[in-house]
Formats: sequence, structure tokens, C-alpha cells
Amino acid sequence: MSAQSLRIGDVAKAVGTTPRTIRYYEEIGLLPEAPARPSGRHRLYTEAEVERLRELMRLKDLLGLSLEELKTLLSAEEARAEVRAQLRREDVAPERRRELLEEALGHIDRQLKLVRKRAGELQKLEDELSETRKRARRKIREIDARAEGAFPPSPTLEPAGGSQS
Amino acid sequence: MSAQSLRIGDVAKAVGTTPRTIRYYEEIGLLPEAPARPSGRHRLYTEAEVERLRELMRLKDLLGLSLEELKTLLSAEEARAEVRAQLRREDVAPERRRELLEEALGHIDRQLKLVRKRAGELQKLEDELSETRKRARRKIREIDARAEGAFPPSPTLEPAGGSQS
DNA sequence: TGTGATCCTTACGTTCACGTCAAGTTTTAG
DNA sequence: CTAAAACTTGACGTGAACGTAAGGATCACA
Repeated sequence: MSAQSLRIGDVAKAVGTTPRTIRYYEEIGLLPEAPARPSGRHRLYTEAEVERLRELMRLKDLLGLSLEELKTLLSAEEARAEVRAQLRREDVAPERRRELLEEALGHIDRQLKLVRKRAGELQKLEDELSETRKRARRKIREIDARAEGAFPPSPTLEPAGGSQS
Repeated sequence: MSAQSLRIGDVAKAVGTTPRTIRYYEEIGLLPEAPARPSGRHRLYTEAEVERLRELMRLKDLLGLSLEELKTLLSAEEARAEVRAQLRREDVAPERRRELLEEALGHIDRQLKLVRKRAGELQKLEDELSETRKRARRKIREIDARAEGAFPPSPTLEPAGGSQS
């Protein structure tokens, strides 16, 4: 019972969104509705659910997925949650444990594939930009060289390879 | 005069979008309206403009920018186009050339910064997923080991590090 | 036991990024 | 020269992802 019973406002603040958004995600089936909540009562969340929501929004943002795509990608992930729950119990037959783990592995692999594809595309973009940058810098140096001190080389802009704050 | 006079439909097909989208981008000022087009006449594009549009959509997609953000990011880039045009002419004073190049460098750096930030976030996500994956695989192996041939180890799913088609 | 803060549901409103339709014009192919 | 294909502007429509407001219930705390 580390951090039980967070309310929707707390959760929203924690992940940087609004209660409305969280309700909406529940509404479209992206988040599970806590099953034991008599309509009208407040929603209560655990820290684990906050984590899940964070992860979800991260995937959405970084992979540029629509909520529908996200739902598809994670529909399996519900199972993963159940997997984790079952795995925490010790009384599961190792055969079954193995099955669950393999399934989880499948889901992770699906996500990894998407992430790597994106990362690759971004890498390519970065390479091309770097290349363009190099060419620009080379041309500047050429001009400076040709102008042999006619005007001061005015200390070049800070290189782009600097610290990424 | 390599590939002059592409029509909006050709351009759309070339970059994988629709004429409407291109007109819309022009409408909101993301694409420049060809200045010498008497209203009513067909829009004509060059291969360079196709390239620019491709790049634009790529940035939008990979960086997850809104069209408004994209516009801000590229507002400067219009200048870059002019830079390239001017640089193609030889009769520009080297002093001016230098200025233009430095400006271009600034724009490139701004984009690079964004790209690198994103790439970093994606990298982190990938690392975490890989780590989770490792843990899952380790657990599976543990089970298999403990079960000393009770049931066949059923050849594990293909590793995620495979070819990225 | 109140009471202010937060939450509930319902429902309509909004913004972005286009889609779609209409009526007319321009280009291109024959 | 003509017909079909593609384009033009203008305007309204649409789906996704929420925002916002109303009227009322619930919760944490004194």
C-alpha cells in the first residue's frame, strides 16, 4: 500500500495532462475502467496506473500514433498487465508462466520494431542535416580563406554538437 | 529545365498526399504561393518544390509538429531558399555570401537540435524496451533450465534485433 | 455535520487538418 | 477545334482529440 488512491486530478498533474483527457481515454477504451466503481463515485488510481498512462502518452507522442492505433498496439498489453499480476503470484505453473512471458515478449518486440523504425528514420534525417551543415561550414571556410584577412572571421556560431539541455 | 511544370496532382502523387493538402498548406502560408499566377490559372511546381514539400512533411511527421509550429520553424527557411538561389548566382559579394551561409547554418542548427532531442528520447525508449525484453528472456530461460527437459524448449521467438525491412 | 474542493455525468463547443461537393475554367490529348 | 481530364475558388462537412459549462454528488477535513 505504498501510494494508493490517487484521484484523477493528481494523476493528471502527475503525467502532465487533464482529467478530461484521462476520462476520454477511458471512454474510448484506451484505459480500463476500474470495474468496481459504482457510477457516480470518484475514480481512484494506483501508482502503477500512472506509470502506464505515462508510457502510453510517450508512445503516442514519440511514435506519432493515433489513439486508435495506440489502442491496437496496446490491446495486447492489457494481457501484459495481467501477466505481471499473475507473475507476482508464485503459485502459477511454470508451464503457464512460460506462456505468459513469451506473450509479453511478443508485445515488447512489436513495440521495439516500431521504435527502431522511427529511430532509423530520425537517424537518417539527422545524418542528412549534419551533412548539409558540413557543406555550409565548408563553404564559409572557403570564403574566409579566399578573403585572407580582408575582414575578421567573426567567431562562428556555436557548433550544433553542443550539450542537449 | 530538367523537370519543369509539374501540376498539383503530380506533386501530390509524388509526395503521397492530395491536392487539397497542398492548397491548404499554401493557404496557411506554409508553402509560398507562386507569385506570378493570375488567379484562376493552374499552379505549377518545380522538382525543387517537390523536394521542399517532402522535407516539410518529413519534419512534421518525425518531429510531431503542428503545421503552425512547422511554419515557425521554417519561416526562416524561406530565407534559405533565397539563399540557395542567390548562391547559385556567382555575382554575389563574398561578404554577402558569408552572411547568407551563416544564416542558413543557424536554421540547420535549430532543426538539428530538435531532431537530436527527439532521437535521444526515442533512444531512451528503445533502451528501456530492450532492457525489459532482456529481463523477460532471462526469466524464460530460467524456467526452461529449472524444467530440465520436462517439456521441449520450443524454439523461442525470433530475436527483435533482426532485419528492419 | 457542515463545507469547500474535487469529482461525477451529460452534452454541446472547438481546433486542427484536411475531405468533399459545386460550378465554372484551364489544359491536354486526339 | 473539341471533348475529357485536371484544375480553379468557395464553401460547407468531418473525424480526432479533447475543452468547457451545467447541475449535482462525493470526498477530506475541521
